[in-house]
Amino acid sequence: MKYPTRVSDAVHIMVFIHLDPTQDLSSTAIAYSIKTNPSYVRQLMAALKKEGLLNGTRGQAAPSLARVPSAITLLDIYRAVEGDKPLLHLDTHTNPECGVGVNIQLALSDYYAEIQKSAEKRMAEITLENIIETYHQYVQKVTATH
Amino acid sequence: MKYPTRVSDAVHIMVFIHLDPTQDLSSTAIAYSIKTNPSYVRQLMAALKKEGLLNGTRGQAAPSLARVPSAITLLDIYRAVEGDKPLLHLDTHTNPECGVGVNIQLALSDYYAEIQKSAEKRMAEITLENIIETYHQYVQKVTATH
DNA sequence: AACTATTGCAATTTATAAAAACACATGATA
DNA sequence: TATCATGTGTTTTTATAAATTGCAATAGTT
Repeated sequence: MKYPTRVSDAVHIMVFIHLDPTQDLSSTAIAYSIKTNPSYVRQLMAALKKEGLLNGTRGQAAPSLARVPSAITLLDIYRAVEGDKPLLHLDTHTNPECGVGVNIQLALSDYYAEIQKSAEKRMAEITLENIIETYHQYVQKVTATH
Repeated sequence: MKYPTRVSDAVHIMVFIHLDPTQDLSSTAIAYSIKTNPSYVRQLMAALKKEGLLNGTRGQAAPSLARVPSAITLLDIYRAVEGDKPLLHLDTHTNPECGVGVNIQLALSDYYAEIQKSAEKRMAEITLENIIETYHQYVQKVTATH
């Protein structure tokens, strides 16, 4: 399995759209920036639209954020593109004849849920605005050295 | 299933070894409980030994925890088998010609680091002892209904 | 010493989820 | 009408994890 980068790519899309609404915002143009294909971009955008994070209409390349960046968290985006897929995975294929194994995984699930909650709590505190701010800082750093 | 389950399986191994040191603790026996193969079990055990979490000698099937369960955290095990692999992955394949994309991922990395830290902090609070306790609770629940 | 069972590694193969690629009906715009 | 875009499937490719195989090295046993 490849490492999943949907959240990263979804953030990429959101920031890209917000940065300069005057430029070409077609899925093809966005795909060029991510270096992926337009279809994948549209799939992610569809997920973001479904969760009410993004606006867009068929036929015209003019997507826009459905809320201000300060009202969109990383958790919103995570949920939109990953659903309830967890960060850590239980081994659900242990030997059912071995009750020991089943109960170990059952016990583990309690703790994985806590870790997930901890990560999601932090995600909920990070907004698109924060990321855009940090983005601008990095851009400045680069231009400063030129 | 091809989601990574190394952490889950490593915990499984550690708990299994601790539960009953008198039983057969060969990699084959442990593999049977996880329903996997002995080689995979030995690979995980090698990682755990390398990090000083597990004892064992070549030739004899008698592994043992290197520390008491209360002194082994989920983070220790995560580090042993996953190294510094993060829970969330940046898209490192964005178009380098598009400075926008590079900087977005750079900005994101700061926040991913925070999320990782938050998750790891929680992992560091969970010990093998906790998991074993919870395991026993689940075992009791099952036997109570019989 | 010979035999058996096991670990420790390395190499290879297989399975599977993610991303890439493709196809096309539908809607917008000029 | 012609062109370009989206929305939404489906199919194909690719990357990683796990499974499998093989065997030298080590320990215990007879």
